[in-house]
Amino acid sequence: MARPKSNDKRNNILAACKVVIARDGLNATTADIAKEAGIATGSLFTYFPTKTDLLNELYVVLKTEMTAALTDKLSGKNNREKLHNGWAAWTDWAAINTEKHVVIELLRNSDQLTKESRAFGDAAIKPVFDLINANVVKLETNYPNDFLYELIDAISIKTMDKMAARPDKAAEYREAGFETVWKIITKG
Amino acid sequence: MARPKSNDKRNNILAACKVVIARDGLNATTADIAKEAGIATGSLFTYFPTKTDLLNELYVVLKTEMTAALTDKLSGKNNREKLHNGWAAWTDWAAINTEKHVVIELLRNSDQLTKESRAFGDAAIKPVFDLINANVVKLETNYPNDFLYELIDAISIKTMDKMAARPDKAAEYREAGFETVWKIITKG
Amino acid sequence: MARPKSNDKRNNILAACKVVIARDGLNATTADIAKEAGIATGSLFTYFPTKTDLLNELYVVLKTEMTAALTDKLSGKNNREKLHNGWAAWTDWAAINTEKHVVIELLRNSDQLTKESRAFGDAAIKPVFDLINANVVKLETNYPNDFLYELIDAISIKTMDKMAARPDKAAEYREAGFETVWKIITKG
Amino acid sequence: MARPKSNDKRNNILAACKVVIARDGLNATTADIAKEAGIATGSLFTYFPTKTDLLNELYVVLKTEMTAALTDKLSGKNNREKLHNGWAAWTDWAAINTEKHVVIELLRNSDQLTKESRAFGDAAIKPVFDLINANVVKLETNYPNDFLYELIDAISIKTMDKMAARPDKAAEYREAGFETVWKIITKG
DNA sequence: AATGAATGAGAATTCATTCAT
DNA sequence: CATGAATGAATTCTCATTCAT
Repeated sequence: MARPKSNDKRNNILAACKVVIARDGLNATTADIAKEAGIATGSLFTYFPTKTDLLNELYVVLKTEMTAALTDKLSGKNNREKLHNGWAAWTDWAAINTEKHVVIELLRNSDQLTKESRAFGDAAIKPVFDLINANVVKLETNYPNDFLYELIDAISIKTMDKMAARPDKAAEYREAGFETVWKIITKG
Repeated sequence: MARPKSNDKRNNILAACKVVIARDGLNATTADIAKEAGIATGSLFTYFPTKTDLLNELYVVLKTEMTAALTDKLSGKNNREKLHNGWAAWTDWAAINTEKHVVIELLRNSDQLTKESRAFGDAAIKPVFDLINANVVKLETNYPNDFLYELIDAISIKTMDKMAARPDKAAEYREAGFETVWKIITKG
Repeated sequence: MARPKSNDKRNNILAACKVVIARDGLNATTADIAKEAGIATGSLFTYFPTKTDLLNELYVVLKTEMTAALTDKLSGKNNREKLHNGWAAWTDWAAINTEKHVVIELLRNSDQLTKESRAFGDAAIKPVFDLINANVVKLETNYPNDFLYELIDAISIKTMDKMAARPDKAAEYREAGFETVWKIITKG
Repeated sequence: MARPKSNDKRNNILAACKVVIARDGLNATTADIAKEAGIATGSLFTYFPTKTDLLNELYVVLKTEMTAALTDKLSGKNNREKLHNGWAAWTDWAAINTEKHVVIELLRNSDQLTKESRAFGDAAIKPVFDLINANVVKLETNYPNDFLYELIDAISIKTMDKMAARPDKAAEYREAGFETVWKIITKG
């Protein structure tokens, strides 16, 4: 088998897609993405049959990576510390990977995502909450759970935005965000 | 701020723009918007020199209307009640004016808004918080204020989304959202 | 109403389409057709929503014109002369309007024609045969009628091809073709 | 004539080409043809330097096969029967080998055939007519011979089309076609 | 040879904006 | 001013052919 479809190239395209979208927005051209990836315009379609497929795959990949940043860090000597460590890992990831965070949000707010991708993105966060719920923190709240998850998600995004916008005050925003979440999930 | 005298046709176009964008997303065609407004495609451009101008104006108009829905209702027999009434008025407005709420969010997440429009939108909420801060509720928190505002904004949007998605449980989400906000701004 | 959609321009496009297809075959580009018509590439689509629509319309128009060339001439002092005059008018039209004849055949043999257009083309010839059948010649044959019509059609096309290919012998081929048809439809 | 030694792979490609063109029309992809032949897209080009070459070769091959179906059968106890047997063999071949017949016609009406292929196709039928002319039937007609050949060819195609379209009436159309031809070539 | 990924010149169509009427 | 046809650059995707493996 000559010149097998390389996973590297596939990843190059995804990375290029991320870069170009972060730069040009969702109207980024497949031609520009291909150029950024260092391949011919037609080659992009060897790896992704349509632009929409590429966009959806990118969303899933980024969302997976983002979630992974959190999952490993949910440890600490007590529940608050466990959650704090997870939160810090999560938001720091976004503050460092600004492009990825930005692109995730662009995609989420677009009409390009399929139901499946969107569900995947939502599901990606779910295990984390299950983890919190079951093992780490005893949720002391009466909110509808789905709503609580979405609120925390929204707060995390705002926190990440702020951290990215003001790297000099990143830690401050990170902690303020955490306090907010902690307040919400604990009975007071 | 705003524009000079907005005549009927301008407003027709803005209203049509809102309808079509809610239906077709931000890729809505100027031709379709004009048709919805009952005018010729070319006429649109005598009122708004570019599509971007139209979009920005629409954002400002909707954001203004949205804020107005809140401002008048900040009354009640105590601080909590005052804020609750304001909150209810605000979120109910969005739950009823789904189209407008949706379009505001689409625009906010687009790359079409100028710095000025975006600043205007952010400013629109500011007086409300000043009002809260100065007259209604004594904020008992140590957060950076700008962050607090944005968090509450984010929570309000999620609340509105939920209310619009589940009209049958609108009240429940509205109250849950309020409790969240109240928790955040009060010392606990 | 400013600059009304001109019928002249529509006809220009159809004429240009005919010219370019005769020159380049069915793969003729919409861009080339537009250029030949002296309009912008986009303007073509104001008049014909898709290339296929243009092609179908062209077929119908040409087929109509071709049939008209025959219909008026079915006169003469006896049946044979009547039919002969019709035949001559028909084949002469094709010999003179070579481009049109060629394009009709290209379209007929393409996969671009809708059932409707094809049916229209078939129907166009039908009245002529009805005319022959009812008023001009008493068909003395036992063939299935539809088959007879198609055979005559096929013979006419071959005759036209020959006449166009050898203008110097056009009359000879025209008469040979006629004798063939006459032989077929008369009892011998 | 034809090509040197055609190995199995060449023939596989030709057969696949026929199948795919019958299914997808002349816009059939070289990639699809290769897949149908069970080889890699690139391999196709080691056997046929260009798509056009493949198409031309296919035409020649099919036309040869078609002619062969007729040549052997020109026997019978008199001229009419001899020709009738040939005609039957010929049209039956097409009615059975619908795909081949269809592809021959598609190619003939395309702009892909070289002068040479077209000439070959025309020549393929010539010997048959020479045979008819010299040995089987004494043609009693004054037509230009080339024209007569083409007319009979055209009639045969129509007959084949009809037979393929209505297998239940194949025999009827076959005989009607024959009578037509017989009428044309005999003095009346 | 065989493979199938890589190439890049098109091709049809869209759409914000202009401008003749 | 209103109209809507005209414009043409831009966009996604295709496909015959090449070429690295």
